[in-house]
Amino acid sequence: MNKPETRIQQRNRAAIMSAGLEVFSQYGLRGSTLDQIAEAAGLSKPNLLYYFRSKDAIYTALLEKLLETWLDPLLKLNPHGDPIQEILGYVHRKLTMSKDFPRESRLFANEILLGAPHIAEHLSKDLRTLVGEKAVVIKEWEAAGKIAPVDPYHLIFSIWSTTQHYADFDVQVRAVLGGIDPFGDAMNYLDTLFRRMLTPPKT
Amino acid sequence: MNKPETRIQQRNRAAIMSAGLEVFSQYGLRGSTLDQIAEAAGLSKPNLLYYFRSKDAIYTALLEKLLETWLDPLLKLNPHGDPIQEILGYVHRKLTMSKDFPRESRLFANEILLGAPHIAEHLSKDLRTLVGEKAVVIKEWEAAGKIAPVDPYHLIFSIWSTTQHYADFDVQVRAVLGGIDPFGDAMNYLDTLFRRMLTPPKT
DNA sequence: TCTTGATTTGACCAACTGGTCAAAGAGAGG
DNA sequence: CCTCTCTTTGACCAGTTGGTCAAATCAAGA
Repeated sequence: MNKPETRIQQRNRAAIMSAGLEVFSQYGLRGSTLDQIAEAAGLSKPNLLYYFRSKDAIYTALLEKLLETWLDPLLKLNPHGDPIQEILGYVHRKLTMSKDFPRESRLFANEILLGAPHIAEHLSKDLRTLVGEKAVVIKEWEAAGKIAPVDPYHLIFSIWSTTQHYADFDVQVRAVLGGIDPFGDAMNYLDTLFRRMLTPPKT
Repeated sequence: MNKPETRIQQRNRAAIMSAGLEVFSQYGLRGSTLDQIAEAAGLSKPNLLYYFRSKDAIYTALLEKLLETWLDPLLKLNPHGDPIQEILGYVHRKLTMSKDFPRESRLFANEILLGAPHIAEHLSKDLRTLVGEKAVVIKEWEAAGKIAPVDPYHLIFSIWSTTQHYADFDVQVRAVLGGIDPFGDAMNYLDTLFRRMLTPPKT
């Protein structure tokens, strides 16, 4: 049943996804037009709709592909590693993603901001499960005295928010800082922030 | 030149601003229609445009009014108060705003996310100046040994991001937590986070 | 009550936009 | 060279939407 994709299909689908990311992340779903995406992809509008059923289909495909990438860093949190190094490593990976994939971050943020109508299910299933599992791990680390007492859910929220801030609010950050690139200092700051938060007090 | 506003003008302008906030914060600028706003305001579409030149004018008016409210908590950071209490108080005020004014927070976030085309000037002027001043204050606190060493700019960014997260990413937070109201625990968590970050090490 | 200016609206319009479709073009295997 | 399938597109359409306008309505002072 599943016919294999031809090379030309692969190329054009990829071009559309890429163009969609570029355009949607700049103008949002409603703010973007098929013409814009078509132009960015180097295709005609009807040609777009030959590969994707609708504008919404492009957007949804983009979001779903994005979700995997987005959950991956948290998935890599290793229960058997050194607790503080693991969490700081997670912070590091997330901040690096904000630096390297700001469009993805903004697309995601926009979707959540507007009530996440396209991925509500994903959030309350996959994401919730994953975070729940990692919360248990963190609580175990705490019980073992490896990290200071902490609410694992809000710890994760604060990692998400602080790291994604540098992608999502990039304009504001740069307006405040002037021309300086924020990421170097941000990495140092966040490392310190979470290190101080998690280092267990000396008994 | 400036004719005083009649009572009816005040009432209708206020109704439009309120309706605009409700609608824009839910659907974004491009995603909202004049008809939606008119309906929410209980006015006809041409009547809206009697009070505001255009859809964009409503949006801009909303943003500008919002900016004051938004900067206010930071403005209240008192250089002569107790450093840690002042900063924790700021965190507290910001989180309370996320709880009480989530629509305002989301409207603002959406604008920044899409490149802040309407308020770029505000950001690089007023906001930049204000943050710059407060950064000096924080650095002085640090020099006086009242707080642990910290990059004041990124400290402020992290306060913004962690607190606003609970308004802007509300759907996600609630999806992860299930039904529980996040704000109580969030307050405790953030208080701990920034307290541990800022408490100077014992010499 | 009358007058004047403020307020309200039904009808309308032009631009935009998502999506359709029939027909033309390309490519690969025979 | 032919044919069959995949790919591409120009022309088109209907619904939506921001915005206009002339006419109607209302409110308050004289």
